Amino acid sequence: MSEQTGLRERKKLRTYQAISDTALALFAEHGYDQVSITQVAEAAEVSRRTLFSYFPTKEDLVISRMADHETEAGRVVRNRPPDQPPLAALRTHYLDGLSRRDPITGLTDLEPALVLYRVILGTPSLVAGMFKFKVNGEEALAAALHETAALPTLTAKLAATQIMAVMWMLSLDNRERVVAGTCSDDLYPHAVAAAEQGFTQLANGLGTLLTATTTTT
Amino acid sequence: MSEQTGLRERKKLRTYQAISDTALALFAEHGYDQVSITQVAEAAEVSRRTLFSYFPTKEDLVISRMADHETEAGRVVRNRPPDQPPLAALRTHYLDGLSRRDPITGLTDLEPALVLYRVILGTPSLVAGMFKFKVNGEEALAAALHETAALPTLTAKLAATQIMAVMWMLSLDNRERVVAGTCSDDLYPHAVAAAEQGFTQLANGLGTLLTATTTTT
DNA sequence: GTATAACTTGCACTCAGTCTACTTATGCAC
DNA sequence: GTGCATAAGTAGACTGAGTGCAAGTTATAC
Repeated sequence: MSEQTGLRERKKLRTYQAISDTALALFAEHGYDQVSITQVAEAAEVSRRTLFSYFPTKEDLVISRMADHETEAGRVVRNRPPDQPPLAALRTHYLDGLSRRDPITGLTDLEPALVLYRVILGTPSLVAGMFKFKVNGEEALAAALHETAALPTLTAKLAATQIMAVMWMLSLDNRERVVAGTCSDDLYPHAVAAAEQGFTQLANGLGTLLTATTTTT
Repeated sequence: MSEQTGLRERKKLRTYQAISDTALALFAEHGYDQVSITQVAEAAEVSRRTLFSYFPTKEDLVISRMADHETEAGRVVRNRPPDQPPLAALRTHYLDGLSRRDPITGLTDLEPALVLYRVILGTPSLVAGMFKFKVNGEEALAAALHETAALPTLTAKLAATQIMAVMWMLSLDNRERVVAGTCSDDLYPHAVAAAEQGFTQLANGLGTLLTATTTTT
């Protein structure tokens, strides 16, 4: 895609990577709150000011790595085969992600991803910062549902927020278990079962689980 | 409860209120980001240092006002009549809140609440800060479901996150409409309909809405 | 009425993030 | 290759949030 890039572009990319990697390594070693921006800049051999031109905030040094996937759910719904309901597409995609050990599902053994999870989960402000992605994901999904499944705006928003809540919780649960030391193959069966349960709850509702009587009226 | 409080207690409470009110007034007038802690402290006639002993962060000057209700959903579930399913209790409680114009539902005409909503909704970082309450609410609800409805931990967490997501969205929607200028009586029918829909989706699932076939397999 | 504990204050400090003016490196035209 | 426009990087001062500390002040207990 971006193949005939000049020296300038390549250098920029390398600087970006160097800063990001240096920061993550320092945070992993000493803790996010114990490392200052100045220290990261020094270790990465750029000026403080340059660092800020690549990463607008300290938080971004870490969570920018997760930003790519924020609208994934929306894309999955938009690109689904015409005969497939949105929720089925999301379910299939998620289960597929688990079997591929896609880091976005939290189920992975890749060391860099684990380091990243450890840093984030060990730092409350970073966990909070991640919610921005959840919200963006909700909006993208709501728009996709609204436009491709002919749902009224409010219905789409309610559905999207429910779906994202479940997927988020599933991934968070995986991340926590993986960070706690379980290897992905051992966790896989549980992760699949949890995902099946989550999507079934989404499709069939909580009524049956919660001693139902559907609603009271 | 705290009736025979001494002069010291009363003074403290008054100082707390004075700071909080002053801050909100300034934020409402000039914008949250345009007002510094120092200005708030001066206007409230306390030292900067004292302000921080009442409110650990600038954010808390605003969102501490919403903190009371964060575990409300958990309490509702715990205190429900023994024959009532949790979701029905939450639904009833929420609809009741709407009819009482409880500010927590977003449906209110009380000027102080409207000012608060305006400041929060007009300041991205405060909106983000509110998510902490949502998360706390989820945890409290999950615990309540786990303990009083005999749900396994993961099931309870999944259910709780869905339920909170819907209630949060309903209240947010009300807040936005009310801030946009609709008076609560005009909005009430819509808010009730939206709530009914949300709780029905929770109880019966998204399957039917999303061109179902429940799940694939 | 004094001792004590709780509350308040001023000051100096660290760190995140921004602004301005300046230097250096790259891309490109010739 | 030379030169120039422009993008990237640097230095250093500045603001504002939040903290630590040592001293001052005030309610309360005795």
